[in-house]
Amino acid sequence: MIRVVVVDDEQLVRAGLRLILEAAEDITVVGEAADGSGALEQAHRLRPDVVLLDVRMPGVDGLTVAPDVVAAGPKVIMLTTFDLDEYVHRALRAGAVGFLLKDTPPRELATAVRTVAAGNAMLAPTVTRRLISSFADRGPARRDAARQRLAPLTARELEIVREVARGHGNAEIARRLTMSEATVKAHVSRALAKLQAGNRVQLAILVHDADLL
Amino acid sequence: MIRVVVVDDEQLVRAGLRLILEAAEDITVVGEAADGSGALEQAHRLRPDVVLLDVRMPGVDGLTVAPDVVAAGPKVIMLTTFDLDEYVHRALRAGAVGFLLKDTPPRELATAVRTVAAGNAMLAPTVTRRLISSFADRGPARRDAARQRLAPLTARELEIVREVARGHGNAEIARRLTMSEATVKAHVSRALAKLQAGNRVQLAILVHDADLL
DNA sequence: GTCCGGCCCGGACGGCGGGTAGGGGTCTTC
DNA sequence: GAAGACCCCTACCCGCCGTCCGGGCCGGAC
Repeated sequence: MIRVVVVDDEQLVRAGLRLILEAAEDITVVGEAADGSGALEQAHRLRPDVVLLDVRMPGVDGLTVAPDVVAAGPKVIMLTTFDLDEYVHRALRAGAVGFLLKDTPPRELATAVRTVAAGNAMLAPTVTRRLISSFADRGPARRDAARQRLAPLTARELEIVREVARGHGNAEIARRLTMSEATVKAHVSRALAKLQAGNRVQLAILVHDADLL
Repeated sequence: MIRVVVVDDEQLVRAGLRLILEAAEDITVVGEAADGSGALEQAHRLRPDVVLLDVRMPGVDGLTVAPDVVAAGPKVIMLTTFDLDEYVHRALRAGAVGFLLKDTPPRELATAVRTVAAGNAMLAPTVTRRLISSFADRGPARRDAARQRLAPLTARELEIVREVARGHGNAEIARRLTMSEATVKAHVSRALAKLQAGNRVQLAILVHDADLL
């Protein structure tokens, strides 16, 4: 049996959600709250498996308490009317594993509760769409390209270039790797030639794009 | 009526998918293919709304043709047995808007087809979960922090620091912005002081983290 | 063995990068 | 309207960066 707490400032909405969820035989609503602080208290006291958390509420809103609720143990599904980018970002960073709009069909709501209870995630289709595009944009496209450009470097060279990308000077790198500063310069110079870069800054950019730190 | 093409190397799977989808009154399967090249041909000839594309197939596999199929117009849903990270990455980068596992319940499959046909996206719960965590990890956490650190800079200083982050030297920056090299140095120096950075490399890293180009 | 090639190391020189000081412009503040 | 603060620009000095050159080391080819 999946134990759920429902949080929304409107009693009518809470009642509706309760009806929908209780209709599923494997789900039971063990508590309700009307604002963020109530949600946190219930999460600690009742130890539910899932918390349905409304975004906009008077007092402490849902996005604000979301990190604390997550820390208390239960999986969190955010519930809102509008899928604003900022809402989604904050919710996901807070550790929410669900983000649904209030026009979600009842059946899907129960499915979402089961999904997150099982350790997986469920998002509204529009949210998923934008998450994908943001992933495809800043995704591993540049990363792989950068790694491929860094391929011709020797192990030692790469090691030094990584130090460069940390913003360290040649003298400092020499100390860290216990070698002469002249040697560091030579390695950097070789790397610059191999990568057809003019600056050590460009080396740093490459390493950064390649996600090496 | 949503027009769908089903692509899988096993005829039995194709038949099963067709049965499932045709059971929905608003969906019709207009074509089938057994490999990637067939999928591409059908996509061009039949102009379907959605293509269900298996990942592993003899000959041209699904991930390889996915970009071309997407370019041909239809929405692409990838279908696979295992949700390997590499599969998901390549599929999303290729422009797929769906990624489902073959153990998806029939009802969800029809839902997914409708969802992507409407311009949204649908992923298997396990895929969604990892997409979220990768988003939360490398998400706007550092980005916002970096922007906050860059806040004290004046407009001109930021402009110059961005040039620095592109790997340009002071002389080149001076040419681009039509000012003296000495001026560029002064601005860089101010920026270094304000941001408590020692190197121009560290400036570049900050700008890069802040996603400013 | 000997030659060859790649990698790691080091030294000496020219040029770029960064620090300091100061002048001119505009907008607030009293 | 004068003082002050802020931003933008410029000029000079020094240290760091990058290049060129060369030497020691290890592996494979013949």
